Amino acid sequence: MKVDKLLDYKSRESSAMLITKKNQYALRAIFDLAKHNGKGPRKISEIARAQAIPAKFLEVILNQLKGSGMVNSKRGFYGGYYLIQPPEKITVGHIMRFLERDVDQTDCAALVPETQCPFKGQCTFFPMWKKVKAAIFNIYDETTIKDLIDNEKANVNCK
Amino acid sequence: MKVDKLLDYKSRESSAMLITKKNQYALRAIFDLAKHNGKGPRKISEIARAQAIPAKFLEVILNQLKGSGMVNSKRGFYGGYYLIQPPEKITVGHIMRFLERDVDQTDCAALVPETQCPFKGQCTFFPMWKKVKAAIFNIYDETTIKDLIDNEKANVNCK
DNA sequence: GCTTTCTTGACTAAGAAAGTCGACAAACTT
DNA sequence: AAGTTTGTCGACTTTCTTAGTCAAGAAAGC
Repeated sequence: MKVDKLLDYKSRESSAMLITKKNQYALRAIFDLAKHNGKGPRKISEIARAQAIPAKFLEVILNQLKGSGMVNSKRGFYGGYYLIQPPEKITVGHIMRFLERDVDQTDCAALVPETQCPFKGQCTFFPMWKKVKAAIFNIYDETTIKDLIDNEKANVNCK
Repeated sequence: MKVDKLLDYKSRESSAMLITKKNQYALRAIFDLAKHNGKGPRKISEIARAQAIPAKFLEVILNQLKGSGMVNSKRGFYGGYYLIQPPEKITVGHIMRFLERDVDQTDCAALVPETQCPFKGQCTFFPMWKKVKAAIFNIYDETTIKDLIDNEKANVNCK
């Protein structure tokens, strides 16, 4: 690693991201589909442009989202993606849970499986991590995609 | 990247860590110092053993924590680290804020500075990220190191 | 002066996240 | 039927962060 890279690292310091870019893209993609709900399939390229997502990366993400039962797709000229659930029935929690479905619920904050933790069953911090996770999903679960659209329309969306 | 590595990556899926290992180590280190508070300096090697932290990595972390005003150190035979604030005055929030001090408060969930966001000032999700962060720090701020020690003693610490 | 401990900066390694490529398959158009 | 447009899928590459290590040096105490 170069020296300037190191300095960069040091100046940033470690800090936990709430959500990965990939998951953010997934959220935005579904949000975008919801905004165009009922108008027929929406092309990957359109979503990519509207939501500032690299198109090829979005392909991967949308394809994966098909497994969630929230979206479907159609090929060909008038093809694209579309929602198969109403926006008021889809919560951020549904999406996040689907994207994190392989993470064991007993994993701690650092994603260490309980069985591999050096403090098996006696981790002092575990109860706090549990509370934090619950607080996060409390918000995710009460936020529907429709809410997000409504907020955007009301322009109360930032700050 | 090898194929089996890829499969491993795919099977995990992306999921946001609540906290990095480094920050967890920092938390554990201060927790450990608090448990031995008033008994003179505690050596890095002791903390490392007790808290299952790589000693050399812990050096880096503790050294950094000196900047927080919570700990101090002494060299030589009877040297080591010690708290300079009472455990009931130190909250998890203090520690986390110090460790993330360089992260701009206007950064969003993906740590994108607002000025670099493609949806400057109009990000639909920003209010939600703010709520989530607030919820997290609500818990961090109400948890003191003394609380954690008390919980451990009461053995109500896990599950 | 010798030992023990922290100090400091540089270095390396491993892994995950982000993004890309290219051949292919379905759907529609004409 | 031929050609175009779109999604499909697996493999690949790049970039970055996190995690961890090394070694020479400086204070403290014996």
